[in-house]
Amino acid sequence: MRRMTARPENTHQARLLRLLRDNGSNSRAQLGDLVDLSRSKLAVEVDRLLETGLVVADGLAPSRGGRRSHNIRLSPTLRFLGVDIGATSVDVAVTNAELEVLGHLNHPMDVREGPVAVFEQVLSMAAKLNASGVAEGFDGAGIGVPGPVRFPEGVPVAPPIMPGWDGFPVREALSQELGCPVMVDNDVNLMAMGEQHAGVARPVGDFLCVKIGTGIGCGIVVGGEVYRGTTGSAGDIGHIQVEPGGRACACGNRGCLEAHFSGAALAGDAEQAAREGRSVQLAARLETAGRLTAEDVSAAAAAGDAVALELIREGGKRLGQVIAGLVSFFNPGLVVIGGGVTGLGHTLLASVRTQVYRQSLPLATRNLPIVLGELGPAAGAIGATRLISDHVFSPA
Amino acid sequence: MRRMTARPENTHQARLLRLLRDNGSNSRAQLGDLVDLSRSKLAVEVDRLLETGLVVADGLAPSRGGRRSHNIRLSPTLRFLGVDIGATSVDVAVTNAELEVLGHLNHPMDVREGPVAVFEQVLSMAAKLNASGVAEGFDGAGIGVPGPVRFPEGVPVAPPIMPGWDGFPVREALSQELGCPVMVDNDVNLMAMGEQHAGVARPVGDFLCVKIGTGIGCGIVVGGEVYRGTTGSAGDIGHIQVEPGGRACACGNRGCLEAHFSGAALAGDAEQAAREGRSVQLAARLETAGRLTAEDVSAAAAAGDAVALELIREGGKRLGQVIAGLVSFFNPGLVVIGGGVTGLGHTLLASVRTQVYRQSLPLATRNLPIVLGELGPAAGAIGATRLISDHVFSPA
DNA sequence: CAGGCTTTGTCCTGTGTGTGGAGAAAGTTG
DNA sequence: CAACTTTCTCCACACACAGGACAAAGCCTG
Repeated sequence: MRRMTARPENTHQARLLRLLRDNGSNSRAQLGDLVDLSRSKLAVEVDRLLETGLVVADGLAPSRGGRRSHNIRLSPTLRFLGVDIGATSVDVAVTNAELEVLGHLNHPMDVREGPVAVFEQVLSMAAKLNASGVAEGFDGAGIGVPGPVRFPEGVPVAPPIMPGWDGFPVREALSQELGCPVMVDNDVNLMAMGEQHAGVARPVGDFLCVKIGTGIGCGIVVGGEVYRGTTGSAGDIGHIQVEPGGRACACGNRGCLEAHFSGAALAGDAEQAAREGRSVQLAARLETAGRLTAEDVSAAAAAGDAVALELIREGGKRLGQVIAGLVSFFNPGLVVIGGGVTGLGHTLLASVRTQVYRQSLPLATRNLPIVLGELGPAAGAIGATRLISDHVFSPA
Repeated sequence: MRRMTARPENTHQARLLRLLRDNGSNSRAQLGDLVDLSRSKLAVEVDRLLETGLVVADGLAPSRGGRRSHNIRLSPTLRFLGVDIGATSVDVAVTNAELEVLGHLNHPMDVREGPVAVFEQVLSMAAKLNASGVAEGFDGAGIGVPGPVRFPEGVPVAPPIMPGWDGFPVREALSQELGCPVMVDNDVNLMAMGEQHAGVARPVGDFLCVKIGTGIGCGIVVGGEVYRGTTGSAGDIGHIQVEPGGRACACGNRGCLEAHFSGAALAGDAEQAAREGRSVQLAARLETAGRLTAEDVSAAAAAGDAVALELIREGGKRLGQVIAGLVSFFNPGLVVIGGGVTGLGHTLLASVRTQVYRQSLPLATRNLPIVLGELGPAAGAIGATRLISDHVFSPA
């Protein structure tokens, strides 16, 4: 289902489209207040946007003491697709042009099955959303993958947990299939963009977004823009050393953060505690499920299990050690913690905070909020639509 | 000595001025190739710059196969002052508009004597340079201080090693005294700008510049721009933990990088080794000088002293641990190591490299040069002139 | 509800920016 | 010296944008 979505002709139009995306329906007069253009110029650009069909009239605004202004909004038929490929599941969301989620699907899937199988799954989920009536084709799609990406080309590069994807032309392939523009990024960066657009990070220019899932990654936002590094691997903090000579890590080193704390490490620690009989609760869960996950630990902690709580606290301390270093180095205005293990919630958060506030520079922690992400599992997919909308709403 | 230096009227002129600064004398035709403006427009802007006196005619360029072009260069009378206030000494340099150093002075001085005393020293050094004939007043001055700075206002904020400077209006005061525009920044950031302008970092957009002096700091450059963080303390890596439960640090924590490796820590370790009779060389130096410095260790190492070498190697390993983490996180295109202890040179460098290449992500270290700074002790002062020239060569 | 005031939207003109061509000036090459 | 190239200046034209005039639409007051 190919669409010919118009693109803005100049930066003014791009600016207007983004304002409408972020603020929803808006009167022409209000837009004038926001963009610092003469009324004549503004009228011309708005008229051109109306011609392209990207925006539509939307009734009259309430009077501000005189003649009522015409409302303008982004075309209600625009649709963006957001895809978040995790290590063990795929999230797909459809939004309108204001990035409001109209439909959302989640499907468990191992990314190691490779790009072809995953793409098939993604396309069938997109088709399902289309069939359910929330969309008829897409004006753009963003997709996140759990590994480094050569951003301009939209190609994964040397991804450790998804070796089959190395060099696969994700952007081009998906663009072919969907018949719309596609942008690809690291899943952690997309989570950061999600929280920036619709979550806790809205007003902050420089922040870090730590995602704890199977592995651990960190989105870096500088001056409102995602920073990706020289080879696209920026934010890969899972293998920073927290304990010289510590646990052996899959990467070959010792004492990596991920070896001591991550979804996988936590589950492993819990299983060991269960087998050693240190926790009745965890043992019971292990009995029924055969293996434990981070969610089990989270649930046990919520039920008051002391060992589970201690595991989370200990993990938070490790994570806090690393974040403390990053805070000293980067001096962010906010640290967001999210990802699948957000269920660990406030126990983890408290532990991280303690460690960071104790260990980082006072000047860097003064007024530094450390908070949980607001968007939950949809953050990545929302961020993906934000990414592609930034692209579609920029001059061709 | 007040000067009324003209400022460019628009971004084109600013662009031209910076090109002339970075490339030296240039023909009008060549400029046309560089800026992507029509010849007519370019001629207009160049003529205006000639009128202001910021640039002057500079003879004829060699023919490129036809009529010879007129050369243009920045006014040879422009002078920038670069000041680098270290913990224990002050560097002052005078440059022309192309940031070539025309005069350079260094004076030992403890920054803790406070802003008034230091300013007096700086002004007398500037006067001396004036008197020596290299300058008659300045068109701008940049100044670096060893602590965090609220950059827009040019005011040190909560600087640990120079408490008397907290809130002192450095920018305003110096601007008053010198009668020219002044910009203030952290000394480490200036070193990064220096290496970027005239040193090893010239072609790199994203890099880190680690400065080892009394303390340890790190300049962060993102997309060619210095990143200063939310409160101006970005890059303050001296108190990142390298050894949980390690040495007590002046900051109150344990195991900080600075406690294990820095100019001061190195000197302390050396003194201890000397007193314990582990090194004849160091003991001899201690005997004559009464105390040891990082330079002593450096000299002893150069003379083949095994203990001194081991101290440097051990320090490089600690430093390498931290840099490895930062490389994984930031994925820079280059790491520069500089500062007073560059005398430790290749021994230190080798040790850092080993640690980083072993511990960081392969993707981040692939093609990652780790090199010594090229500019030596003048890097900060040169960076300071670069800072102020960026300011003076931007639209008023 | 009439009249005055405010806000909004449109039209039009003036200004400044910037492009590109014509052609003169200055050099090179054979 | 002729033919060709490059540089520089001048000029006409296109375009972007601001801001004023004016009409349309609405509010408020007496």
